Order: sequence, then C-alpha cells, then structure tokens
Amino acid sequence: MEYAFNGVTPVILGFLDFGSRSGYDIKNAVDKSTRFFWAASYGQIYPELRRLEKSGLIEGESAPRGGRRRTVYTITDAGREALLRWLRAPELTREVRDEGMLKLFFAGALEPEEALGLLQAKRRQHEEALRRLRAIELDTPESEGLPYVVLQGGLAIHESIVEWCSKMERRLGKGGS
Amino acid sequence: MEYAFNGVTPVILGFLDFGSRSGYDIKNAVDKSTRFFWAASYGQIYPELRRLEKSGLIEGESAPRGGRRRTVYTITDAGREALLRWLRAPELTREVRDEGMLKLFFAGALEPEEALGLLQAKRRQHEEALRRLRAIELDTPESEGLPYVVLQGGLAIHESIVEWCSKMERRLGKGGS
DNA sequence: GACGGCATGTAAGTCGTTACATGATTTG
DNA sequence: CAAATCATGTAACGACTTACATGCCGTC
Repeated sequence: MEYAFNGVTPVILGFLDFGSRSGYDIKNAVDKSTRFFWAASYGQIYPELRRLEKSGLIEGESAPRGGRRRTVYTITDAGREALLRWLRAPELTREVRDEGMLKLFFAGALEPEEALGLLQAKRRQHEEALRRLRAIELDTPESEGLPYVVLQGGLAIHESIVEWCSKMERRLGKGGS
Repeated sequence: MEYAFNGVTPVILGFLDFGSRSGYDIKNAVDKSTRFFWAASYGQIYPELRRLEKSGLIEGESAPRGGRRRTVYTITDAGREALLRWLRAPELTREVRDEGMLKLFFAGALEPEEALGLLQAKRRQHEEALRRLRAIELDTPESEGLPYVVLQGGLAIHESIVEWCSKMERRLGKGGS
C-alpha cells in the first residue's frame, strides 16, 4: 500500500530530507519559507510525525536539550522513496483565496474613492510581503539552489501585483473605471 | 447581532447585488469569474442561501422554467448593508496552496533534468491559466468596471509567473543552480 | 432512449485552524 | 522574577470537497 499523503506529509519529508529535525524545528522552517505558498500548523505536524513513524518513513530519536524533552526525526530510505514518488507525480494543485481580489471584484457597490482605497490597501499588503521576502533573501547566504529559485518566484509575483495595483490606482484616480 | 459571514457569504451577496439569480446561476457565475481567486461549491451555496434568507439578507421567489422548479433570490436592503460592511472591513485574507512551488522547493532530491521538468510543467500550468483568462477577456464586452480590473490582475500574475519560469529554466538548463 | 444541461439538495468525510494545556529554559 | 522561547501535544470547531440522489427538459 502506498502511504496516503495529506497536506503536511511532503513538507515533513522534504525538510527531513534536508536534515534531521524536531517537529518544532520543522514548524519554524515552514514559517520562514514555504508558508508563503504552503502553510503548516502544529495541529497537523505532530500527529503526522506519529503516523509517518508508525509507517517507517521516518524514525524518531529522543534528543533532549537540558531538561526539555525533544524528539529529532530522521527520514528513512522508504521515506525518501515516498518523497521522490510525490515529486514525480504529475499533480500540481494550486488554490488561491484572496479576499482583496474578491472585495475589488464587488467594489462597484462602494463609492469610487473607497474602491480606490481597496486597491491601495492591497498594494500595501503586497509591499509588506515583498519586504518580508527581501529580508529572508538578505539573511540567507546562498544565492542558488531551488529554495532560492522559489524565493525569486515569490518576489516576481508580489512585484507584479504591486505594479498592477499602481497602474489601476492611476486609472481609477483619473475617473476611469 | 451582526450576521456571521463564512467563505461563501460575500460571493452570494456580491453576485445578487449585480442582479437576482438562482443558486445554480451563482455557481456558474463563480466558475467563470471569482473561482480563480475564490471558489464556491453547491455544498456551500445552497445551505448558505437558506441561512441568508432566514436572516432576511436575501429573499427567494419561486420562478420555475417549464416544469423545473427554480428559486430566484434577490438581495434586500439589509443584505446590501451587510455586503457594504464586509467591503469596508479592513481584513484582507490571502492564502495560497501551490503544490508546484512546494515541489520545486524540495526538488533538490531529484536529478537536475527532473527539476527542470517541474519548472516546465509549472510554466505550462500558468500558460493554460492565461489562455482561460484571455478567453474570458474576449467574450466579455466591457473593458472597464472592477471585474475587468481584477481580470487584468489575474493576467498580470500569471504572466509574471510564466516569465519567471522561463528565466529559471534557462538558468537551470545551463547547469546553474 | 441516452446524454448533456438545468436545478436543487444532502451526507460523509477530510482538512485545517485555533485555542488551550503543560512544563522547562533562557534572557532582560 | 517576568516574559519570551523551546517543545510537545490535543480537542473542538469550522470549512470545504466529493459523491450521491432526484427529477425535468431538449436534442441527437
């Protein structure tokens, strides 16, 4: 039987393939990297670590720091194979839930200045995202590797949204629709 | 008491503000427009129509076509106010789940040619999205209004992703990381 | 008469977030 | 010594998808 992946499975296997870590470490790694396009919570991570260990895709070892209990997990050969199978599978799910876009879509119910305000708010949101991504860019030494490629993608997306906002703000500001 | 919005609430109120419709009509409208950034299923729409009607934000009227029963809903003043309150609220949730990005992030476990294939697959996915958006652009007459602005945003995003893919494909193809 | 589109609806199940609980350690 | 951080975990809840069920209508 193939191991049934859920949302957090590839994240755990992927980060453990970079190196052994605790659940807490995985959560921190996610929050500094993939969460921009794939989030994960403790409520997913800890139960899934159990499940993966039971199936032999990872192995946990007690590694307390001082008096704090701590379990560090290591990916197994079976786990690496499962990760590769997932990487090679053709599915590329992509889902977006963007309330700013939705509001803009229905903003005809508002006064024009308010619709303009919505665009400005959206621009600010993505400018903020750009600041965060650029901060990450600065404190990661390597300017190569796939994670860096992905970071460049994030920058490209947010930059294009900011540009589109600016353009549309000018249009709406001039009374054009 | 404020009406508690869920994911599908603003979609229903927004489309009914454009004009009276049945649940089926709303689903079709969503699938041709907002679903690129905000999807909705029948499993959400029909129960929420009931709930909205019970609270007086919309009103349903039987409007059969031939022997097919059909209920057309109309937004009320209370419904319009709720829509405006939502439009004016500062929250702008934005969530993305992009499996292509996640795979690329962990693609170091693959051979370089396979990682390149992942990038190409992602590019094709967004080229396909562009085709769909451009088809919508062509068969909608008005080239103004907020929905048109949002459509332009969708085009800008997918175009920037396609460009980023092309650029990174060239980089990886040359043996760069 | 089969198939596709119109039209409404529900049940089951999955998925994910949030809040909470516990307790140790480090830092200001 | 208080607050932040390390570290693990669970329970409750809400959200959403999928599959299914029903039945009418038009057309090939």
